[in-house]
Amino acid sequence: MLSKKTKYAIKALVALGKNTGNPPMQIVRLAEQEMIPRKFLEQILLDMRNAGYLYSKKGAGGGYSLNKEPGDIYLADILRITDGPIAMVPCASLKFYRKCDECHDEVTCGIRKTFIDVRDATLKVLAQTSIADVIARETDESIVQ
Amino acid sequence: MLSKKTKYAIKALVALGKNTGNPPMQIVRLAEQEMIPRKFLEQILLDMRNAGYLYSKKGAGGGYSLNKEPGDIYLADILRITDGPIAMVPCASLKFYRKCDECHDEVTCGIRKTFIDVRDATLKVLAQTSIADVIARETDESIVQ
DNA sequence: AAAAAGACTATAGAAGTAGTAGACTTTATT
DNA sequence: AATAAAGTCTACTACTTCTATAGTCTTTTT
Repeated sequence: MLSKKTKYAIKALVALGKNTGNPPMQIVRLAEQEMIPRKFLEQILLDMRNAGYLYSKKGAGGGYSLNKEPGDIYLADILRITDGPIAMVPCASLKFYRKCDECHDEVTCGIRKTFIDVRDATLKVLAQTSIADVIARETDESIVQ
Repeated sequence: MLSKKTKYAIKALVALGKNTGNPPMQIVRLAEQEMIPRKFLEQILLDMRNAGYLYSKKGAGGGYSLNKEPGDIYLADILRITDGPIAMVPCASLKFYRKCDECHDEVTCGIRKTFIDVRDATLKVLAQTSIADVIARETDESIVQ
């Protein structure tokens, strides 16, 4: 299951994507609009910012805006920041590889091979779906990526 | 991430699948062979048994064996018993559907639509991969499902 | 009757998730 | 220069879930 953190992150990015062209959005407004606990959202936005996805401005009239095109922000990358690995077993992870505790021989492990397939199938969607796509799908029923 | 419970369950089913034709396997032996904590394994096997996947026999000479063909036990079903939903968001789950707390309008939710795609991609693998497939892949590098 | 197994329930400890608090820094406005 | 409006950063707490363990009971074989 996705953590709330990740879901909140996606919702925030979507909201900021829709806000493109307007003045930056304050955390408080974002939190209210998306029904996300304010202080929790703060942390999430910070993470996104430090990862280069958001631009922030302090002081009066400040707030958050996207630092990239919505079409260049992919869900797979967001998930990795907030939830870590996308694979269901550490030994099948591309970016967070770790040996499984109980694994005898990774090379011949049938479980691993299967979950590499799962990872690939998952990534085929997540690494190709951008915030722009998510926004598009909100209104348009017909969009197929 | 898969829970250890699920990983242990798959490993146990694989081991029992390989044991087909031989006398039933005792929990203790299984636990030692697969490096799974004994009492934890007990619970897992019980779950699998109650779900109809295993046959158990008490008393001397008893133990566990598969109650179905290894080719008829699919990973998706095992995961659902041990970890619950396969989808990454409750509102995208086939078998464990639940409304998302923060969701305004599920019908037009772009996040939901995307994660339904992810679910379908994941299931395409997990609902077609059986314990027999996992066993086959352990030894044979060339098997492509 | 004894021993060998599984069945079942309860509980404890560890880890991860969600959320909160508060003090600090930067920037704009007056 | 002072004030207010924002974001920054770190620490902490509460809660939940996961992992594992313990113990008692039941069934079956010898």
